[in-house]
Amino acid sequence: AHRTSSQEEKKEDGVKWTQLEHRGPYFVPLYEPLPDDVQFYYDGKPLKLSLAAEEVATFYAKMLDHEYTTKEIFQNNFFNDWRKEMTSKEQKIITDLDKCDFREIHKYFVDKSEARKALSKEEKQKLKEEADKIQEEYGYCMLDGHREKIGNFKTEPPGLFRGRGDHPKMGMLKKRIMPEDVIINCSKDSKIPEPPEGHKWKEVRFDNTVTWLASWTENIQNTLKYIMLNPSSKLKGEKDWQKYEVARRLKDVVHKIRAQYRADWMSKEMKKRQRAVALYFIDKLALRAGNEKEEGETADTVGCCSLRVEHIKLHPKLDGQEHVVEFDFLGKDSIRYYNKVSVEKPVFKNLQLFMKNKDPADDLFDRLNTSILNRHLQNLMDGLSAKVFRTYNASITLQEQLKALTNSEDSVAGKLLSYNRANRAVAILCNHQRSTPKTFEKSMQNLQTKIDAKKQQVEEAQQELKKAEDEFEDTKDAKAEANVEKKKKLLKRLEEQLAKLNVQAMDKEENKQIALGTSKLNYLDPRITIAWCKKFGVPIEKIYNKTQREKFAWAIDMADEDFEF
DNA sequence: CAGATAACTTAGCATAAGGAAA
DNA sequence: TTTCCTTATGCTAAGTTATCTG
Repeated sequence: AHRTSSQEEKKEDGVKWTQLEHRGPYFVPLYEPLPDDVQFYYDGKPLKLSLAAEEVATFYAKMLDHEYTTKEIFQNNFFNDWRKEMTSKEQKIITDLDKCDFREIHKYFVDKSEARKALSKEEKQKLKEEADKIQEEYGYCMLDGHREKIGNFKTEPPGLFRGRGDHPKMGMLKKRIMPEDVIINCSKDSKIPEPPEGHKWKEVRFDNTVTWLASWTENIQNTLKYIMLNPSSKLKGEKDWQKYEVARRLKDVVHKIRAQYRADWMSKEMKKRQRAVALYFIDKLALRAGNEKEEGETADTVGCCSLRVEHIKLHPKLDGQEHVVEFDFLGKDSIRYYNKVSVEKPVFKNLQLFMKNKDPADDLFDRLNTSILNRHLQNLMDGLSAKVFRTYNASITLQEQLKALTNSEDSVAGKLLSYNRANRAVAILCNHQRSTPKTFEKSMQNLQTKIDAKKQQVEEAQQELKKAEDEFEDTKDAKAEANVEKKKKLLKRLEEQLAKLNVQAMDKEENKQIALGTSKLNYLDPRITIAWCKKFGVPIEKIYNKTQREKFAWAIDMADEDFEF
């Protein structure tokens, strides 16, 4: 039972808190100059750099063994920004990146990180305590009478920007955040955080209609960054709950909406047809909305509304299927979406129409954008937007798959495999991929070795059982009979262990390039999982680790085994 | 209504931590 | 105890959406 203090009674619309107190961001340590014996070389000769130029040089030096330092865009962006940090004398000398030798600096940092790993237990313990102290001091805030964990309480350190995929800004200098860049948000009557000695905040404001504690503008894309609460906080938890409640409301009207967009496929208005086909993709394939992006500012990625003609191919017939659309484009984080889908005939016909007389680089839905689409969705249901379809389809798929795959007779290990498979179906739907882990082959091999060894043991146990049975046949004495029972038990245990290992191997293989975490954390209503755990006697800890249990505390409190999404 | 912006969620990867094996 | 491997956590980029502005 929760006590409700006066501070957290229902707030006015848009008001997120009544009291907020915190220490402000923790600023990452200032740059420490290199020791004198670690040198930078230009054109083969040692060159002592100014402090600012040296700091930026170390950013590059640290990345030397990454592939992206070999890319021309990265090098050019870096060199441009680096030169801005140089003294005019340095600018005159250092004109060619190819003549720069950072290897000694690189080695210095490699050695340093080795040395850190090799620290004694006591020294590591001491470092841990220092980190814990910072966490304790800066990592929490008071919000409406509750002590809440902050998500990211440290400023981001300076360095070289690494975008994902083919990013035009890769290698640019990401500048150090100073207190003078930071806006503090807290309550008026709280203890206002002190800026570091000798510094001032950019601004202190008291805005209770937003949830962030501090913000600054980042210099690469000129966008805002925020310090916000951890997912375990009440504020975030309630928002998460709301999100799933909106998705559940979609469940009630989705049939109507589907009927509507099917009808709109035949509309006289091109705009409506495009909207209806896009919505079909969003619903059926769980595509993202797809905002327009400024060219040259980001990697070239698309979502549904921003698809271009070049991203799809139409096949009237393919592999025995009709009306096949072949999708091939880069989505969020430059993750490739590749899929061949048989679509309903009117969709196919419409796509042919949308593509007529267009160049490959033209927009497929030239009369549509996310704001038109979302305005339409908002009219269909309060709170509905494109992303709700992803949440809805992900959660409903989990529920259906769990129903279809779980066998109550199975062992816990078997049930977990079913759960992972249901989770995997969702991850595939949402196209949540990962690169094959570097250690994948090796760890698969290790597992195979274990399986082989277990098989051997099973065989031996079978032979021993046979022997024991033969002996009992001969002697018919009680001792021999007991021995048979013993061997049977042993064999059974070993067979179970073998089965478990096989299940593990299967799960691992199927999961090679699929990331389950994102859907688990962001798309699957946790109450579905909790209900399933309760129904089939699977401990919740087998599915959710500590952090996840904290994030989903609201659901663990709430859901019983009868919960239906 | 287009375009910009603020606020917030979602995303994969790198690294740290922790637990098992040697 | 040390080493090895897996899992958890931290990090911050990259999306979505509502709202504001002219």
